[in-house]
Amino acid sequence: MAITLNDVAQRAGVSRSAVSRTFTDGASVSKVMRQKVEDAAIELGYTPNFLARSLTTRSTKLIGLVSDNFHNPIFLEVFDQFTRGLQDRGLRPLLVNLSETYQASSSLRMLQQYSVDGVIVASSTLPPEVSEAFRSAGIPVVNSFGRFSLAPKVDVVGIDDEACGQIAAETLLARGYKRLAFLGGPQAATSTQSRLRGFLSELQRAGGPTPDITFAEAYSFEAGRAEMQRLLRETTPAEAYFFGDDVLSIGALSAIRDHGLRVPEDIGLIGVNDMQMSGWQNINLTTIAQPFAEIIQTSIDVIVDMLHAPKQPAQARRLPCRLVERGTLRARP
Amino acid sequence: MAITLNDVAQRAGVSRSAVSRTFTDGASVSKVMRQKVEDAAIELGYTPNFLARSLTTRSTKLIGLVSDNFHNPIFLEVFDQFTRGLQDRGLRPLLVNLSETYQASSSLRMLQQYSVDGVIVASSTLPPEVSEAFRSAGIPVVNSFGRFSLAPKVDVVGIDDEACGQIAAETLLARGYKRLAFLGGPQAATSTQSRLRGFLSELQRAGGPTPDITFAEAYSFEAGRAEMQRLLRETTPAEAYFFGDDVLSIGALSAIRDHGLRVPEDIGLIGVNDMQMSGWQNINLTTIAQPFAEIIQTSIDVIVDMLHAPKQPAQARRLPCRLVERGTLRARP
DNA sequence: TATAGCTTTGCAACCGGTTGCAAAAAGTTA
DNA sequence: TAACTTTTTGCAACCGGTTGCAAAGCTATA
Repeated sequence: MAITLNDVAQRAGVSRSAVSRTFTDGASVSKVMRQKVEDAAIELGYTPNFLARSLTTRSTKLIGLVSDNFHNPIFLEVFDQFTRGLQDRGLRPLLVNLSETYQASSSLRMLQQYSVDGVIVASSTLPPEVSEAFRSAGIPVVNSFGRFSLAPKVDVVGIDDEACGQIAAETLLARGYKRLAFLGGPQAATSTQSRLRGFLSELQRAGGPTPDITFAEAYSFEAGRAEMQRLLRETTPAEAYFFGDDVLSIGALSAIRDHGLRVPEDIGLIGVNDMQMSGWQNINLTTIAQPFAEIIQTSIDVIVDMLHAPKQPAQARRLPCRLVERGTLRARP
Repeated sequence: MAITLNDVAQRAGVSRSAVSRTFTDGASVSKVMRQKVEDAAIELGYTPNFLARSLTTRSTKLIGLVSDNFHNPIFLEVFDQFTRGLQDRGLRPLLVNLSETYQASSSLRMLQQYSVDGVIVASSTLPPEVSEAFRSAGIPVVNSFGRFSLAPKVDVVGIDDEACGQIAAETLLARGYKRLAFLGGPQAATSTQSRLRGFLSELQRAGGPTPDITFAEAYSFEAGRAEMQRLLRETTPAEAYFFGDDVLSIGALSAIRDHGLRVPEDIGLIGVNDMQMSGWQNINLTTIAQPFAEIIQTSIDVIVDMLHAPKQPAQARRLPCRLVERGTLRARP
């Protein structure tokens, strides 16, 4: 039913190779030949079949985009930028949604069956083993938003989570806050752990206070809200909170306001991410921005490089975060 | 480098066909043969190449998931459910992000080159021509969240936008509101138009007031906020507003609060969608819920049916919306 | 034991492309 | 115009699978 190379060759009265060559960059075809073939192709509405082609070229231009984070609104922006970035380079994202019912191991087999050229694991919560499995299978892989490590087994592009924690500590200390607290994401999440570590070490270095530490059940509005409600009910709240993430902050913010307290007058908040919503005027969250665009762009660059020159030693890249000052911390004294 | 069927055949000392058959459902293989092949396959770590297979079976299990809506947070939930639903049925979503730089026509060519089995166009804003182009090209297509039409050229699964407008009108009238207004999404969006039409016709039918009508520049927080700010500045606000969508409502809500007015005491709001955020306790938006899960499930069912029995006449399915009562409208008198 | 009927297997062609190689064509140079 | 290069072209094999067909193997029946 679909038009094939054979049809075009016949119509143009030339060999199959000739047709193939006119659609292959850098192949040798004369002007007249090219013209004949292109005329026939247009006439018949031919476009080459990428999958058949991939059989011999061993390149599908398919990139597995693997994530388990379909609930944090920030990831819509992430998917937006990944898909555009890949499209711009002629690559196609094959989207994989990991969950309890769809495990990483099945996704590996599946992506092998589709001969993807590479895989991007975009998640700050998946363990490094997920990415490593792809590498072991010989598939170029980059772990976006992954945790930094000095001797990584796979390429990682992410932020310096510890530095985030440091920035938060510095910022809160500079604002003169005395009683501090950390409210993290799931305790098991490596991103939360590293941010906490940086936060603690900077507080210690600067001779600051020892903060209270609690964890929400998930990186979600509800979890942030629930945990803050519990804190307001059961404890004397701290003067200022550093959150593992913006959605947590926003959930906590709503709990604080419902409780009749004012931000930043009664409680100060600082998050991490700078998702779009954080800039909405009714939220106006002071936060530490992740350089999403750069992380994504770099991840794509890394994977593209691997397609051409595979098996460089793995490297972990840390991109700098920066403070975005809005309205949920009081001014410097 | 990768293990092929040939390798397995050789290792097991059988023909290539035998190997192929053990991995093809319903093919004729004896117990001993299957055992031999499976042993060899496991030993070598063989998994069949889907793309090579697709060449003869003419089925790639690839489904193009085309959207242009990577900014409305509701679509993260939509992508989540689509990807899971497709995965559950052994189908693979090839994600396409339409934008000014990546046009629908390129996506058609691209998806043809990848021999997708079908396409889901998930968007309430794309014109029907986008979906129709796929159908003309002979690719099974379903338009999710598309506009209802009595004689559709392609299958559509969506809500009854006019009924949404009616529900909004009924609800506002039942609450005793007198001065009403509609604040829609982009004027060109068909969803906005239909919702407005239903709103107006029900108001007229019930002898209600004639509402003010304005449009935001986009379905976004900022656009909703900006338009509401303009209204508050330049006009006497209505008693209650029906919005084209929840993000608009939330943007408007923040403008209203900033302006020192209370919701629902001074102004009532009702949206459409029931995105997760609408349920957040600091927003608590009364809205008309779209049955997302059903729309997505139905869309997948429709496309799967088309894979088996193509070219049924196109059909437009309208799934019912329902009112979700929260805190942005005053109680019934 | 011969025969019929069913199941299993391998051969070879095919899916829609690419590509190394050698022959043919075109272009250069003397 | 002949001899030599360089470019263009087609042939045929190949990528990794599937499948129609006929031969081979097996079981059941007479």
